[in-house]
Amino acid sequence: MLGISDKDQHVLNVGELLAQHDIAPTQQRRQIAQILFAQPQHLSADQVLERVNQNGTVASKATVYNTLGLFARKGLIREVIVDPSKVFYDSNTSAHHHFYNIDTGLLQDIENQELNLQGLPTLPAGVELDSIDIIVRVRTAE
Amino acid sequence: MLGISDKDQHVLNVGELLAQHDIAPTQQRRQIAQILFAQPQHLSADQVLERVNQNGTVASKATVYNTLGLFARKGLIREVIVDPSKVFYDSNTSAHHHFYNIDTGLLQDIENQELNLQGLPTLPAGVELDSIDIIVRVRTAE
DNA sequence: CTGCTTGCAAAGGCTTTGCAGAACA
DNA sequence: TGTTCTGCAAAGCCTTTGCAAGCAG
Repeated sequence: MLGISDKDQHVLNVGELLAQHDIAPTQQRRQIAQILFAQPQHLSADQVLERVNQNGTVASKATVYNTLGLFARKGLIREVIVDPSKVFYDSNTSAHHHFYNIDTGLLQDIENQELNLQGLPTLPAGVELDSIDIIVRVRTAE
Repeated sequence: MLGISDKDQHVLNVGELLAQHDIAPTQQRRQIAQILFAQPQHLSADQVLERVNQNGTVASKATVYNTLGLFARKGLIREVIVDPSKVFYDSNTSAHHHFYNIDTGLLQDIENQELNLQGLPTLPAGVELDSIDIIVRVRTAE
């Protein structure tokens, strides 16, 4: 396997991705998607804002927030809520769960085969399933 | 089993509970504990504030926040984070998980026997387990 | 006395909103 | 030309903090 640099991975077809999800492909949305999908990762809104404007101003704070919310609603990315003061956006939407280090704030994927639920619980009446989040909170060992 | 009313349940020995957890039993803390442990429930800081001052002022906002944080650190109650803009405090600290209705904001317990994890995932190096939260998000059926 | 607790009000951090200008079809 | 999108700044919401006064032992 020859090395594929981060830079090369950036050259993915983001326009098609947006089109598939019924999202008008504006400059800002393309750039934000570029960042999110360069690799599977967990970024906060602030981190996205920072990265998208790293080389010149591309999008404002409002646009980043709006875009992330839009992407999440359309199913391109997943919101991960582990800390009341910050939402992470996960560009990996396949079934998997998370480790959250409460000391460092680091969020990591748990390989799905490592963690299996024994059957779905019976849902309360009148509701339907949206999603299941499993957060394994860890702290740095003394 | 003769009925025990909610009111009777309020007459629990909160002083002892605080002492067991190394918490100085002030008026405010006793009142807040009284509310939390009247029954297993999920309350936000704001709801606690409201209830504690229902019949005359007992505690300020700052004290309620400080006290809930203290109780959580000391293990009397558990923080449940399901919504980035609000933390719930759960007076049931036994192993169990939650349904969260994203439309109504209602948080409900899942009986533990209904949901079992198949083995712990291998923890990343250098960390130790803190807790595991499972949130089953549901929405009101159409 | 001495240290812990309380409470007010102000500050703080993250996110949303209103609205005018810009972009695109 | 009309609709959608962007962005600034202001507002909003929940939570934390600074600091003086209060309370307990």
